[in-house]
Amino acid sequence: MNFTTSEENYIKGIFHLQQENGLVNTNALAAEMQTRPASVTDMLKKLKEKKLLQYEKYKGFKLNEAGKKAALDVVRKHRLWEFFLVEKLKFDWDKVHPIAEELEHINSVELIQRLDNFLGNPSFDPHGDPIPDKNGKIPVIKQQSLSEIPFKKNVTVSSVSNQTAQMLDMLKHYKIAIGTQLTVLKKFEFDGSLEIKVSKQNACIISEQVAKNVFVHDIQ
Amino acid sequence: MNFTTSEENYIKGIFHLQQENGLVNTNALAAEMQTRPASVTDMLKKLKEKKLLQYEKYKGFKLNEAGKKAALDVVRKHRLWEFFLVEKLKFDWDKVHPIAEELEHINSVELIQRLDNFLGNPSFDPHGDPIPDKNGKIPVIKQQSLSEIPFKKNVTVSSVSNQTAQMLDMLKHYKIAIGTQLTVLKKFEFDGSLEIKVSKQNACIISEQVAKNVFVHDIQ
DNA sequence: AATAAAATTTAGACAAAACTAAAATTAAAA
DNA sequence: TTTTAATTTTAGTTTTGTCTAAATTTTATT
Repeated sequence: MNFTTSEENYIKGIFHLQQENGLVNTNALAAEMQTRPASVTDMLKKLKEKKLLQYEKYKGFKLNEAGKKAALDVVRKHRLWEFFLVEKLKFDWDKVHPIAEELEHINSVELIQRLDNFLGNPSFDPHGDPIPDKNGKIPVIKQQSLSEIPFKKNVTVSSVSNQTAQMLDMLKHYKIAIGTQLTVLKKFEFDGSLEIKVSKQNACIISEQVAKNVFVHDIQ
Repeated sequence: MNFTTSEENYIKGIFHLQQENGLVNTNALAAEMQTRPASVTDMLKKLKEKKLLQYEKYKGFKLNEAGKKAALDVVRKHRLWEFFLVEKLKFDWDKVHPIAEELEHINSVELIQRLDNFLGNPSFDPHGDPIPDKNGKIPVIKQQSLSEIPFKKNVTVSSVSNQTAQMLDMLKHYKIAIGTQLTVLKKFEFDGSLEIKVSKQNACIISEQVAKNVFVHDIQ
């Protein structure tokens, strides 16, 4: 199955949001895509038509298996190109996103297979994100609870073991999500709470109980 | 100035035709672009609007200086990507055109500059066609048909004027490609066929018709 | 020179992907 | 439980690039 550039971008956007929240809603996707809710609704109809989406009017939506595979294909292309731009063309890693955003829409299975081999079949892109293989399998990484991380080490949030609404609400308040970069600054021995820096910006204090449920991996 | 994919394709099409005939006409461009004359007229208006074209209704048209520069930019991107696909990703040289056709529309000056450096600033693509530099300057090279080369002189294949599948199949069989080194050993007066040495290895005999279509230059 | 043929352009329509404004539905507050 | 607010969808429009069919202009032929 082949998709238009716009379809691929929406698929990627939905995939991104549903990884954090499960069900996705129209306004959130409109914000993610920097477009209007009405445009999102238009595209949702097309994606449902192509059987990539679980979607009922007014109810929220998410990608089905075919949709997820399509998303992983785009993610794979994006991350391989980012790797190429940084490792081969010597771009700074924070400059490559917009160019990879264009390259990812070139559809040639052979091109991507050969690029993958040329790059040495990398497992992670320059941002530390895993590169799915051609079957959509994502390499697993060594992850540790935030409560076990040494001070000053930069890590990335990879998952949250307690996904209750209460926990997600709390993390939302701290502006912590999958992919957020954290650094542990200090541990308060009184109650085991941690002072952490979020996204290289604001520092805050989280309880030991929260820290135990947040899993992170090396930033590489 | 930035152009849409469709505009770039038309610019390239006009450039190609005007190199052979000077003035271009609507039907010829429609055939070149595999589209309808009415669509060509629509695009001509846009390109004239953008001041890339000398065009008067019913009179024929051609690119002005700005248009030629735009065309050379696209040609440069196309040929650099073809070089990349063959030299780095090890594609067969007769398979890369459709992929380069997509890559050429990614517009990032820095990307192309870095790609050029990464590839070692090549002057000719894998088909032997010259790669314009970033100012649109095309490297010139004295080339002669293989049928005019004196005996025992070492030469390098620089281009093939007949690029049909049949010709490429034949050259593949003889192991002749762009960059291959050849020496003419003997001419058979009976039918004009030539005995040549390929890559300082095997000798073989090619017909006069093949020899006339293979262009070579001095071995630098 | 008049007419037929070919080439070219215009007029109007369509599909994709976006938008605005208004209507419909769901969720929250009084 | 109404009423209000927020969210989502529909209806209708716009832009880009394409198309068909008809009209116009140029070229070729009697």
